[in-house]
Amino acid sequence: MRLFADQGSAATTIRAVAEQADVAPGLVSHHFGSKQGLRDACDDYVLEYLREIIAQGVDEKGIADPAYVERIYQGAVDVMRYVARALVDGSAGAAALFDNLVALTEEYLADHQSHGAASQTDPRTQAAVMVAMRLGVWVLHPHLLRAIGADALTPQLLARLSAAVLDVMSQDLAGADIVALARTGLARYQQKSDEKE
Amino acid sequence: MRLFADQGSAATTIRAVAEQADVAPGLVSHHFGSKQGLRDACDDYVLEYLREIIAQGVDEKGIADPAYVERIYQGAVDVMRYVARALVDGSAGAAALFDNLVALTEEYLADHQSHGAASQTDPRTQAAVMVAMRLGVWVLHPHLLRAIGADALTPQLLARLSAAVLDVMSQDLAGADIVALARTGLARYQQKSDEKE
DNA sequence: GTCTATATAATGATAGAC
DNA sequence: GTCTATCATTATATAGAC
Repeated sequence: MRLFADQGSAATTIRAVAEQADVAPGLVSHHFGSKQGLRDACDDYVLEYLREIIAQGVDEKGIADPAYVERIYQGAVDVMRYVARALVDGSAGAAALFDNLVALTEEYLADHQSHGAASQTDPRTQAAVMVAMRLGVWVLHPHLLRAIGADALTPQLLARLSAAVLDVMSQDLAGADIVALARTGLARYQQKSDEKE
Repeated sequence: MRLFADQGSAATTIRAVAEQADVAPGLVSHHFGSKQGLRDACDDYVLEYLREIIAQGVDEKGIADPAYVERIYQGAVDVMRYVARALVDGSAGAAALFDNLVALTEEYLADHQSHGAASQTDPRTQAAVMVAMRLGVWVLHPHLLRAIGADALTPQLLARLSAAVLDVMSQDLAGADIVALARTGLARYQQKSDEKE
């Protein structure tokens, strides 16, 4: 999982995996059948792990419990890094997880659309963008760490990043002039685009 | 660029590139010296292209101009898909671009920190997370498209996604109970974490 | 289960003709 | 510049011994 997460599927050789595990390369192929079989095994492990985590999270009790948070932040790092890379490399399991998160988010938004300004974007798109933005932090975490001068994804740092993500998603930039300008440009473009049809 | 963006660097063969370009495989190696040389050439092209776009954007005039928006949304798709994948695969140019965007964002936040609730996160981290979240949408765009049932990144769809991103970044979720719960859990964990030291 | 050894295929890069 | 042909390397996967 760590090798797949770091280098991607194509760049990770069975030899490297065998070396990490201190076994002969042939054994890896024999045990998992093929390289794809190894990927599938990783996918299965990760998806089952996250299924539990998410199930514990959506009942909305565990999320405010520091023990739950600590367990996630200490145990889920390798898992999330694998998922992030699997999403990029393309895996059926990771794609299913993405869709699942979008569905959960859309459901949540539908139940709680009272707060904030009403968006003009349809709920599904909004949910999908939110999921992509949150997972994007995981996918790009090497750059994130470099940019802030950190060298490892410690639980403490992870907590700080999570807080920053919440900040971005709840910070009211509506009054920021550059956001207003961007909105204006978008609206004009879309209007112009509609007129052409 | 399209092959690198779709399959990543490791999975893209010189033979495939040659086939796309309707030339012999040997010519590609000969012309670019090596596969890495080809990547570098793509990086150079893309970075120069984006340097212009960004320069036009930061003077904050073009961003509200529909012509500028249209030019970006029609011409920058291939470029952004390449950059997104290069960030994941690891390229010096893409990393430099990321850092550059973080610096620009941090600068902007410093000049406009009046609006919204004051964040407890330091400006650099906040800027880095914002950049990662925005670029994350590009990196994960295949999943985004699938989740909303679209099959191509048309300029119109791109505009809709951009609007959704702005929505997420300016929507006030502070009152949402799950965000409040998450904040509580984070704060408790961080407090507990500090006590241990 | 685990190893060594090997078959087979594909890749990056090069050489030489045109 | 461009091609064909090929080399050397490296990968996955398999076979057979222990």
